[in-house]
Amino acid sequence: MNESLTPKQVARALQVSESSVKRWCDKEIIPTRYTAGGHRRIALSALIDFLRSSKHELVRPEVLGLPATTGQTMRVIDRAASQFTEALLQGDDEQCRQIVLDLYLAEHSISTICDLIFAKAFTTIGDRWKCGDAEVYQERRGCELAMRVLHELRTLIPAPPRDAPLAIGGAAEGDQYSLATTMVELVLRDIKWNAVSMGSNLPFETLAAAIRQHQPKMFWLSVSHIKDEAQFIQSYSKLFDEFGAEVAFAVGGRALHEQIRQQIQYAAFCDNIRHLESFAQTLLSATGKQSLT
Amino acid sequence: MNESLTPKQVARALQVSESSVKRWCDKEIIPTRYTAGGHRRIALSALIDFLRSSKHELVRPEVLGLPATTGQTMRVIDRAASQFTEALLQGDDEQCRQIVLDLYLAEHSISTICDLIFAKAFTTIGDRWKCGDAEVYQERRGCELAMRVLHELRTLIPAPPRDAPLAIGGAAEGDQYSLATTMVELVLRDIKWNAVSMGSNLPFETLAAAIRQHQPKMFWLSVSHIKDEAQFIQSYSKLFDEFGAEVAFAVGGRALHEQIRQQIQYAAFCDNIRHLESFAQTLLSATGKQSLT
DNA sequence: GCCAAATTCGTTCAAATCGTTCATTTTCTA
DNA sequence: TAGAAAATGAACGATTTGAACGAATTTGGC
Repeated sequence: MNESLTPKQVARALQVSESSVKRWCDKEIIPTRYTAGGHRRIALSALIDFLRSSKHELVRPEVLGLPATTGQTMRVIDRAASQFTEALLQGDDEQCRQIVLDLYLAEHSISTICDLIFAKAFTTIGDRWKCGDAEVYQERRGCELAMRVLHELRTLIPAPPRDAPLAIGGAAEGDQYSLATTMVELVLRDIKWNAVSMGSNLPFETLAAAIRQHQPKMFWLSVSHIKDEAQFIQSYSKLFDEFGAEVAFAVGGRALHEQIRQQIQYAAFCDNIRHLESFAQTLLSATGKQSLT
Repeated sequence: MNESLTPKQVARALQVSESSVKRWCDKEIIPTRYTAGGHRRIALSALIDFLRSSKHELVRPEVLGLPATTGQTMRVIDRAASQFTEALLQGDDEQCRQIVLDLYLAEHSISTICDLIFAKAFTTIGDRWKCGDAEVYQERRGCELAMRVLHELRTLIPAPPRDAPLAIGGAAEGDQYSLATTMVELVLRDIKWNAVSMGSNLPFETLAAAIRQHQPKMFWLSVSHIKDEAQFIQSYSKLFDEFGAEVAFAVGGRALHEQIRQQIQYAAFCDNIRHLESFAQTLLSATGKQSLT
């Protein structure tokens, strides 16, 4: 429950003096709100932004309700990935939180974390399962855990601005894998889209209804599993025919292999989260320029 | 519809104390009108003006639509429930979050919130969908949203003590509904179990492996949907035969109708989260005493 | 219209924060 | 390395904040 922090709390968390925090606020290094009486209030997301762009470290994150760090910032992403995978397999949520937060504070982008930590971990776990080295419940429990960490990350990024363009999306009918679409939502919000994931197992008719009712600038579809390919192609094409002209369709997912891709249309196919981020960023710049004319 | 606001509502919207708001009204920083009895009423437009003139940002504008909820009456819960349902349908995550956190801070138990707010909301949404008054995407998006709020609640309760008894559980194969098992985990942790949900769609073989590897004191199974009843009964019975003697089996879910219940064994069947909480509490006391002997 | 419950009032008071100044430490530069 | 410049942390009285309390007012149900 730490939406806004006082300079004293921040000072304790960073182990610096209160005077310094106040000075940073006054220099506008840390975006600050004020009460009517003139007391400073610092949003947690603003503090995180500041930390990511300064040399200061969050020495005592527990003051802010954040996971305790090891102190050493995690900069080597490969080692982090394997540690994260192990933590996921063991169901060690503290460790998972810590690794991800450390990486985030070490200025790794969220999209990088999604691709090289989360996605990699689940690929590895899948491989282990094929070899009989991992149980199904470990993978499922890992999904739950990953979801929690993603949600926590979500609270650390600022809310989208009022005029942010809307993006909606999800995983289609028969696809129960909601991790991917949650990651997409997170990454898009990180680059100032007003992204809303509608979850998984979404029938195409309801996707159409959602697009019709909310008129987004962008629509994403995560496809991890397809039950009936012919059916999928037909339903998807119908959706694209109706909205593809006005809404930017971004699709991705391991089930969308080349054969299928050749039979459907889209504005962008994304192999990973970073690709999607690039596409969304481009779109953002384009519509931004457009709105200036 | 919200022409005039009470100081309490404004206080929560601005994340300051009620005292401060009252003081600002008295200092004429916020234009205020008074009822015949001398209670302050703040016009929404006056509040907006105040926010614009001062550097004070409206932290939680959505609160302005909320009823003041510090009481414990059923009335409050009912109103909160319907507001929560509406917010879920509209995908308004700030409002959902706020309603639940308010209730929690007003010392309503988490199990009550689960039953009377979350479960009720999804029942209502299901009914509306049957009448054609709600889209599937609204329900799915609501699930995502509810999950986020549950995860946030989870961060507010303390971590289980080192010596807390272990409970594991989840939703069985073919059951994709992970909200229920997440609620169970949350409530059990709230009463000091070391509860770990393994998510949904868990094959019985992997449930067996999980129990074997972790040796919990309790095991829960959430059953919202059964694909093949005969198959379910057989697999479940096998699981119970193997572990039922050492591990307390708690089962629940709308798919476990009476016919099925009569064909399976368990330590407890729970109609709702509060039942499960009672059962777990009883078990906790019993094992606590046992360990003293 | 009346009653009981819930909410708000007005007040007080301790704790926290403000802005400022100044000595000390760190960093930069010649 | 010496000295200037910048950043830090501690201290101060003045102001603001938040929590508490009994009393008064409002609210919702009958």
